[in-house]
Amino acid sequence: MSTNRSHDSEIDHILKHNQLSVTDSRKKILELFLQANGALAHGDIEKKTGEKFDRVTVYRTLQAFMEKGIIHTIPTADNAVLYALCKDDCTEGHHHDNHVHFVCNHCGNTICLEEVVVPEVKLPKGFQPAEVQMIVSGICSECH
Amino acid sequence: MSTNRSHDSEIDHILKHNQLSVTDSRKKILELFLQANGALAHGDIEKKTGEKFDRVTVYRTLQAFMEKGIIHTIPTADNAVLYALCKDDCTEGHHHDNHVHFVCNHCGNTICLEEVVVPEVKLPKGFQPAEVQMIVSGICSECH
DNA sequence: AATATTCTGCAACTTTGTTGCAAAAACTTT
DNA sequence: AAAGTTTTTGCAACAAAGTTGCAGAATATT
Ligand SMILES: [Mn+2]
Ligand SMILES: [Mn+2]
Ligand SMILES: [Zn+2]
Ligand SMILES: [Zn+2]
Repeated sequence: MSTNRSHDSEIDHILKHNQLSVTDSRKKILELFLQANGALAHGDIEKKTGEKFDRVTVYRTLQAFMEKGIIHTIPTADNAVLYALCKDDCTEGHHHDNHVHFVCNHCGNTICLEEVVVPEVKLPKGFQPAEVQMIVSGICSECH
Repeated sequence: MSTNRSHDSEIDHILKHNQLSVTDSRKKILELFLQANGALAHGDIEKKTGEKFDRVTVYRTLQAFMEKGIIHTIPTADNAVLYALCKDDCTEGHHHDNHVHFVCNHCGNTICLEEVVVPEVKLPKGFQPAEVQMIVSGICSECH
C-alpha cells in the first residue's frame, strides 16, 4: 500500500474514530473517496482499485462505511446507487445530508452541493415527511 | 385475457396512440398500472402477472412503455427502480414530470403527488439545471 | 386469406449482489 | 515482542437481476 500519502493521517483518524480496524482495503477505498471530487459507484471503485481486492470486500467495506455514517447513498434514475462522503457530522444510523445532489449529463459526474439546502415543500393533508432527496441533473460548472 | 373490463378501451387507445401493437402482455401490464394507486417495481409486475409472461417480456414491455413516454421511472435510495404512469402529456424522449414523489416508510407505497410541483432551487454559479427530481419519504395519508 | 411485420418465449449468458467458512491480518494482552 | 483474541479477507458457491439472438407465434396490413 504505497499510494498518494496526502490523506494518510486523515484516513487513519476517520477509521479509528469509527471503531473500524485499519486495513489496506478500507484505507484504499476511503482514499478514493477523499480524492474523488464526486460520488462513486460500486463499479467505479472496483475499477480504480484494480484487481487489488475481492469484489466481496468492496461490498462489505461500503456497507461498513454506510453503517458508520462515513458515506451516504445518492439515488439515481438509472438504478446505479452512488456513494459519497458525508461531510456533515453524520453518525451511525442517523444521516442528515439535506443538501442537493447534482448529476452532470456531460461528464457524468455526480457531486454533493453541500451549500445548497433542499427547500421545504408543502405536502397534501395527511402526508408526514421525514426525509427529502433532491437530485438535479444538467450541466455542471466544469463542463459549462 | 379476461380481466377487469373497466379500463379496456382506455388501454387500447393508449397502445394504439403510441403505435404499439396490442398484445396480451402489454394490455395486462398497462392495466396493472391503471389499477395501481402507486408506482410498481419490475418485481411487483412479475408477481402480479403470475406465470403468465416471461421475465424478458416484462423487461421489454417496460422498456417500450418508457420509450413511448407512457411511464416514467422514480429513483429510490435502495436501488429499486420504480415505474409509474405519466399523467402529463409526455412524449417519446421528452418527459416532464416535475412533480414530487412520496415514498411511505410504513406501507412501502410510492406515489406521484401530481399536484405538488417541485420547487425552484438556486444553484451555485456555472450549474445549469435541466431536470429536477424530488423524493420525499415519510408516512403517507393512508397510513397516518 | 395470404403476406409482412412485430412481438414473445426460450436458452444461454453476463452482471450484480449474498452467504458460509477457513486462512490471514489487525488488535489486545501479557 | 510473542501469544492469544477478535476482526477482516478471499474464495467458492450460490441467487437474483438484466441482456441478447433467434425461431415460432401473434398481430397488423394488403
Ligand atoms: Mn451528498
Ligand atoms: Mn410521477
Ligand atoms: Zn460535468
Ligand atoms: Zn403508507
